[in-house]
Amino acid sequence: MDEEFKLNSIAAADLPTVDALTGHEASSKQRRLSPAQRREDFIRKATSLFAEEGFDAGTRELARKLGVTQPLLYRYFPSKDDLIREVYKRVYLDRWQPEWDDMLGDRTRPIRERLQHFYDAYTDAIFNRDWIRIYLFSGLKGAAINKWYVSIVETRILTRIIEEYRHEAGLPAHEPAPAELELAWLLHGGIFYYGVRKHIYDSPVLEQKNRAISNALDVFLEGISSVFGTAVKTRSTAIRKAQGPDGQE
Amino acid sequence: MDEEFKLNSIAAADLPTVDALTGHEASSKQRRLSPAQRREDFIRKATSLFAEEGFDAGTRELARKLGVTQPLLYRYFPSKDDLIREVYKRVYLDRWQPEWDDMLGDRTRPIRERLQHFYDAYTDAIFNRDWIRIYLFSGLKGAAINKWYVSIVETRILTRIIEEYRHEAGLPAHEPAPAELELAWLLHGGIFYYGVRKHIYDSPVLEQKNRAISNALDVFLEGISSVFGTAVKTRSTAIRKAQGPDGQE
DNA sequence: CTGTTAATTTATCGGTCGATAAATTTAAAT
DNA sequence: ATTTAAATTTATCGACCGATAAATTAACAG
Repeated sequence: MDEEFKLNSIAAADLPTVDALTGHEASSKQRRLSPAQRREDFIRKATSLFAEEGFDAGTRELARKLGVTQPLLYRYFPSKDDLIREVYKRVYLDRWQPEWDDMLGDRTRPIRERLQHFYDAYTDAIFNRDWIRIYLFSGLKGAAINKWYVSIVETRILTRIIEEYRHEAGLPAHEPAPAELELAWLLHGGIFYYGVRKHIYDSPVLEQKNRAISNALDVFLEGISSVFGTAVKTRSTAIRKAQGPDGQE
Repeated sequence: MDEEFKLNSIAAADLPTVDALTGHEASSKQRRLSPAQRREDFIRKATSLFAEEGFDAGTRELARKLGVTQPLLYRYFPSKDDLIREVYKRVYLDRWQPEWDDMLGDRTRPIRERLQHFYDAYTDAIFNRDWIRIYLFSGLKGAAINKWYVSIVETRILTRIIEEYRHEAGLPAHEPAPAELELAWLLHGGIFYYGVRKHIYDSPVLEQKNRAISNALDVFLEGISSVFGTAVKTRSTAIRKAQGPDGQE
């Protein structure tokens, strides 16, 4: 637990491109790659391999997928654990968009709109097989970076949501109470579970992700407003009644 | 995928007790056990071992935890996969309480009360380290029984919740629409995620589980009632306002 | 006490794992 | 064309894996 993590330490756009740095061209018959490119390939393929089979997947299978031999891995990473750590960083750190922080706190827009915008973007970033499966595998392994990320979600997203809700509802500002945070976790976990069902259970989910989020936000905001005793404007009731919660009637 | 599963095929109470069947006593110095008892020990210890380390945990470590040698396992199970299948059955099948089905459908009680009662009991049964972790490990592995269980949750719990809600709200009865099911998944997943945070992420959660569920149900029922356009009686607003959502003010 | 059954252990096999060292081959520099 | 540096492969090690066969030993019946 003596490790330090930092969101977006390396932006995805800063990663070496396919034919970067040493002037290599993207020829498919190329036998030798630049160190940066080979390293990148290892990390990328390792991410998808570990996402499918877990971190116990073999280094020989990884090499086979790259069309190289297994010992080559050890010219780029001192050990398999070091490779895993690189995969962690790629998954956990490089997908967070700095603008999300501002997005949730932008009080010039109603909170309903901010939440929809944020969760649309956030789930676009994390609802894919690699991300969700690596996330759960690393959680089950007890990886430090997983616990760190959970705390980031709580402080950067959930605390924010409660604070912004209280502000828009005209409630006095204060550090969110544990039960309030727990309600934010209910929303967040409920939305997250959509991704779990889709990518872990391979179960059919409501096709229109945006609608699922929209309905979730309606229920959440209407629900807490009556629990907290103060209403917050959501979508107009007239529109909602007209199209119904599933947009099918 | 040609397997058939059946809930509660063997009730937990029917499992052989420590000193059952062959008249063995629970002496701690006992070297040889009855086959039924030894088999039971293997399954039990395998459940907790696999829950901690995943199904790649070694058979030698399992034997060591039981104080026996590794080849003994193969007198009781033809292969490690057969042992894993037994663990699956124990976790997935034997914890479902038949009365839960009736509980949700008992129209002599208000739905708020039924839901609270059900989720209190259901989470008592599944919110423990072994269950949740085996559940996720098997899901990540793509086990057939996991997909089967997800479909059971949808038909026996979520469909029921929507149907019962619509009935109590005076809405016309019909097969729940996909978006309605998705809202039930939001509630269910949100509650489930409480267990994930506690047992997978080892993250602190609101201590009083019942309060977390109660608040979740308040938000859900109030929320969908305004989304669906019809109110359903939850806890009295006076009480809610008096104690607040966290019971701390 | 003796004999028999079966629960358990000892010994071991072939395969795979992560990792290291040395030989080889490619690509660029001269 | 020759040299040189390094990307890659070949060969291999010791540890661990699931599984099998044979030897051992504990428990019970007579």
